Amino acid sequence: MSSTIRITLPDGSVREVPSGTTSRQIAESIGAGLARAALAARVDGAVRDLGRPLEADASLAILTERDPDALEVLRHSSAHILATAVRELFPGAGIGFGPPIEDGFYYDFDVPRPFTPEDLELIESRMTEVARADYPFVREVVDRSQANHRFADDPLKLERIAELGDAETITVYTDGPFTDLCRGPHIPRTGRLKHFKLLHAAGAYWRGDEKRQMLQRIYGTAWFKKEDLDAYLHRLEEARKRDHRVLGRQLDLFSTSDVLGPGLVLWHPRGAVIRWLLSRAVEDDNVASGYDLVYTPNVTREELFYISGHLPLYASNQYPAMGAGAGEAEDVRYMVKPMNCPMHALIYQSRQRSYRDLPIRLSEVANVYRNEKSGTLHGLLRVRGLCMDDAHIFCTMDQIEDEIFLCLDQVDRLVRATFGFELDFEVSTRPEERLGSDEVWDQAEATLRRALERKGIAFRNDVGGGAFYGPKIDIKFRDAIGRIWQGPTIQLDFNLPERFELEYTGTDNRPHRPVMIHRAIYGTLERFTGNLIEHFAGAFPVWLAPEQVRVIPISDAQAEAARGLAQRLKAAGLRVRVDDSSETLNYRIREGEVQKVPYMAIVGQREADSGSLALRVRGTGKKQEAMSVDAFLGRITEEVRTRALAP
RNA sequence: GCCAGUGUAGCUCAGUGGUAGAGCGCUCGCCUUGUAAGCGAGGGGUCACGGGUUCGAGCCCCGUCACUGGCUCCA
Repeated sequence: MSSTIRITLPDGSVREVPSGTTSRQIAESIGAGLARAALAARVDGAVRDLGRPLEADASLAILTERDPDALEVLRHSSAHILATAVRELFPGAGIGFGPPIEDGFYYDFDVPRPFTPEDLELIESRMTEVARADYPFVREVVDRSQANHRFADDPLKLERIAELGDAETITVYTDGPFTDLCRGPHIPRTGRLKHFKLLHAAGAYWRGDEKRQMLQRIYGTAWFKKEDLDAYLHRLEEARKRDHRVLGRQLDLFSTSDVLGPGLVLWHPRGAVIRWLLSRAVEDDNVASGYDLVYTPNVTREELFYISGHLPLYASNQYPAMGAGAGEAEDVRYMVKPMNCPMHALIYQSRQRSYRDLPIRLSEVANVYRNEKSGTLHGLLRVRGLCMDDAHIFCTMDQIEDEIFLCLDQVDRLVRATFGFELDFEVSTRPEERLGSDEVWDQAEATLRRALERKGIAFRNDVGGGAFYGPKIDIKFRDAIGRIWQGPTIQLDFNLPERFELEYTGTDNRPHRPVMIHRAIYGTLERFTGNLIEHFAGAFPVWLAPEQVRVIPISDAQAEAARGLAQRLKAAGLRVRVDDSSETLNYRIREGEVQKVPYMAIVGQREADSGSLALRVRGTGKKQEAMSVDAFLGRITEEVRTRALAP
């Protein structure tokens, strides 16, 4: 019974202890300080409660605040403490799930009415009391009937219990008055939770299924140190300041209008410049990369979307069909396009193709319209009228790898190198329901991976995450404050060539079916611009800045010289404005800073006399340099040419 | 689409049933400026829209629309 087991500690030392010794006891034997700091244990790589007995040889690490896994445990326990408080304040509340999430935790409750902000304050202070009470988290193993009995009044928990396999150990955790079905692990006592805040409440479907009942979710955040909590709240504040919807108005980039309709964007001159430069950048790169440019109509007969298979499946995402013009048959109806691929397929189909023609790369920066659910719309990031930098590559199976490689090159140039985004790659593989043989999928997935490996790119697998018509590479990018956005997508498609019966003549003089690759580098110009606004906090690099230089004469006496300078800069292709308004110099400089203009060229009498300018660089405070116009032109045109990130 | 919240001047927001307010912006005047807000005056609102309750509604009730935060979906 009391056999001896060997526990290996992180420093490599081995302790021989009786079987059944807990991690906590080992922590205590190492030192009182460690025992006090201990929050959980990592046993053979798995995070466990400190109180769990060790029953076999194992490697053991005692987790303290310094370990990221411990933070996750703290947040999970915070969710329980939240539920403890809610159950006390709202005794009948049903309980759903309460997991840790990035930066915090949430818990879903089934309550008769939604939580109000006042409720959250009340719940938060009750949580503080629960934490102060310093209840231990007690783990119990129960059998199925005990579990059913204990959660007899919690239908949501019963549903979860029923799903647990017979082989699974069912455990419950109790902290003070509250017991929850939970796999754990948890912190030793509620008192370890000190720095947390409830953030907001929102509706959430049970099991994330929109057909099921809606629960009320409370989100919170928890940290070990007050500084960390404060830093996190500060980060939220920073993110709010970068909100592209706010900056879009302040910088006069774009607007929306109730009269115009939701999800539709008005690009103002200053925003349109950015969009135009982006679309030019990708078109230039497309042409240089061997793509052909094409243009296709905004409306088509709806039949096209039946051929492509989008109808009737995606009808809810498309705007309804409209009748034809006068004099045409009434049953011929037209639709605004939600995507370009069917039309690019028609271009492919418009003549006979030989293997010698492949790959055919068709690209188009085009507006499409999608009738997105109203609740999903969000600034520029989720709209109904959007402009894709779309392209479709038609090629043979053998050519896929090189084509993917080419796409990855473009992503690297246009997204990573140009904007300094960190990229994260994910290969989505075959789903349950799919088109095409396993051999084709094997080959396609392997090809995607090979292209990534050839480029030396690390990637993750999203097993089963591919579309029914082919695997894809999803590329996410991380912005200046660490947020992650969905970026470029490279999608293989075996379906559309089938539906459009696309063919090429092979070396064997027989017809073959090409593969189609859908790819977008920026995705949509709306979303990408929104991302850029937030990434740069509105302070765009010179090449993208709507206004690159603001010329400010110190007084009216230099207005003429200022206009002359502006003319010279404009002649060099720069976007320049003169601010000769009757405001004070300080006021006008402040305006320039607030508008995030990268350069201000101040012209006083000294500069006017010598034909120079005093340069103020955005964000650098009082530091300024006097320089000749030529020197400035050299500097700024070089920055534009190289798409420099600074200033 | 679902749940909740919000909707007052161009913007940010006060306004708890009794004559619609502030700051900034805007217009005009004064000031003529050396690196992040000079001074003064003025204009500006069917209080999202529609209905109801009330002697009386920005405020209370119902509906619609839009936005916000989530859920679901997604570029």
